[in-house]
Amino acid sequence: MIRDEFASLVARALTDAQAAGDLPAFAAPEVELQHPQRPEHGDYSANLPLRIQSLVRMRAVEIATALQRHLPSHEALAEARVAPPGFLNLYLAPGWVASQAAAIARDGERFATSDRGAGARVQVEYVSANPTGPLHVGNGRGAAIGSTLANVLRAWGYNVEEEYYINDAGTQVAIFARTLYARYQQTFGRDAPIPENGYPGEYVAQVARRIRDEEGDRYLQAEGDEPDPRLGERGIELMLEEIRRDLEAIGVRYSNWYSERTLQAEGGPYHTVLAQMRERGHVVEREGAVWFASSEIGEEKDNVLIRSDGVPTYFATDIAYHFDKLVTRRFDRSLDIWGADHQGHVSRLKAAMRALDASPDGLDVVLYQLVTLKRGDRVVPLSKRAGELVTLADVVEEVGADATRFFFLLPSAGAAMDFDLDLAKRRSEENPVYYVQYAHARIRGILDRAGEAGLSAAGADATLLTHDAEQTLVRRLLLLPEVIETVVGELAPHHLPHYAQDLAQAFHVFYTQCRVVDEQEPELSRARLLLLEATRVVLARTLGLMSISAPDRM
RNA sequence: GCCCUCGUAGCUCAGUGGACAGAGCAGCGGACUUCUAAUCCGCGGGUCGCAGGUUCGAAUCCUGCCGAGGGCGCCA
Repeated sequence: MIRDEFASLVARALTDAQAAGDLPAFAAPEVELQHPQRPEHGDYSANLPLRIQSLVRMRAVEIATALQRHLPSHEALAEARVAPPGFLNLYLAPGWVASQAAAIARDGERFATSDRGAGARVQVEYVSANPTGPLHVGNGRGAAIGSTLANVLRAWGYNVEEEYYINDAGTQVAIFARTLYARYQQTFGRDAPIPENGYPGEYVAQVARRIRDEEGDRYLQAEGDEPDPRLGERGIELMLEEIRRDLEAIGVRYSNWYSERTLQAEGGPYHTVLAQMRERGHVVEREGAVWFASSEIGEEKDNVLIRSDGVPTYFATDIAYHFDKLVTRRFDRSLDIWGADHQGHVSRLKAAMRALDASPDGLDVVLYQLVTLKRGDRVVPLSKRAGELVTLADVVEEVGADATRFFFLLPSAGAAMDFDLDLAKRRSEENPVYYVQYAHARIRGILDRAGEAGLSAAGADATLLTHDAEQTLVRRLLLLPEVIETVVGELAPHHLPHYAQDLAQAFHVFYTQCRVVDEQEPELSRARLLLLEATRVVLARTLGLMSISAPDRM
């Protein structure tokens, strides 16, 4: 991308200036270019002179001038100017900018793809909510972040798999099964109370009714007997069916659903890992429980692996799960998207990977802060255990899948977010996502109109794109690769919806100022149609990376 | 008590070592005989939580304090 090419120009200017004796020899830091806020400061700006002025013992302006003198020429570079207190500002050549409209239109769907990932195998695991209830709003945020990162990594040449880890073992599942059995008995008129700590939500009763309707009383035991374990399993299946459907409704599809139970199978990862940890001396027994002696390898505390009742903890199975990813299944990277309530889990899981020599550097965790759902001023409780709850499906139904995803992606993962349903609903027509989608629909409309007028971009002369609005738009298009690189590097998908809005704005301004279909000016029309095609491609790609639709009309 | 994250315009949020701090929404005022007005143009709005420090330069880094959320050996 052009930023990298310009950066290497500056780096070469530096070494050339040193060779010529205009600058003293020293080990220079890597050249980083930024976009100045003000257009008069150019398209790219090098602050290298300011950063090295104390090393070189020259004034930054003098360093910048030396760099300017040795800067190699480049077809995309119009000029370089020295600006106080010591910036070297680079200006794109308008002719080159215009030519990029043709290049982008030609690249089409391949624009802003890269092979930098070099086929490295990355597994992105996200949502992975307990199958003991419907997905809530917080899960939706994880889904939007995880699936978008997966899309972006794929575009950057990584070999990506998306996985949902099913917590179908352990305490919560057992409680769910007991609750379900109580509800199931109630459908047959028995006075079966919901167990203490059980799930009070109405949805469990709905599952119970469905099972009764479809399978009758086959799971009914004699009064007072233990529930049939198959009932709980059936309930989990039905919950997973619902979860899968809710996720598909916002464009999320997994390559793999991984069951926690299979981890614990005879000879499975759980037993392998526990044996290895014992062998390596990382396990101690105390107070009837089995512990990971993590305090001996730099953690604050030891952590329980097997509870005194013999049941493995979530932590223990999660170690096995990640060992399975990184060692057995040989993923180069395991990228986990977790809610901030799992924050304390990160460092001890990495410690466990270290203890097992299981490439802890391959484990990345993106933590997203929790979502507060609001209706106006009223905070809506999200707890799965509260009786009343607003599910992800409810939100999607109210706001729509595209707007839901866009809203979830907008704030950075590290910032807690308020999701005001009333606001999202009331302003649905002024939603930023519609602003972006409308740009795409408008382009389609113009392309249709051009077709009717017998005009196309074939044989267009891109150099006619000299209008300010045209130049600004192409410059905006050229940013997508930089945005993607940032998203990949920082694992921060929120840059995409912000870019999408900037891009849409540049288009809407162009639309207002520049007439495209004009039979009096067929040459200019052709050039502008080319620009439209390039813009359409980039808009569609940006939306596609967020799994948001790019409509042809609105 | 300790640890993590956050605190930027009335609201929701970008910006995390550069040049005069930005967007959307909300408010006010304009623009449709012209490819979709779900649009565009203009105006007002900020002690960047507070106080120190580092730096040529701090919303950004460091320290302390205040506030919000989350976490802290047998929930997941």
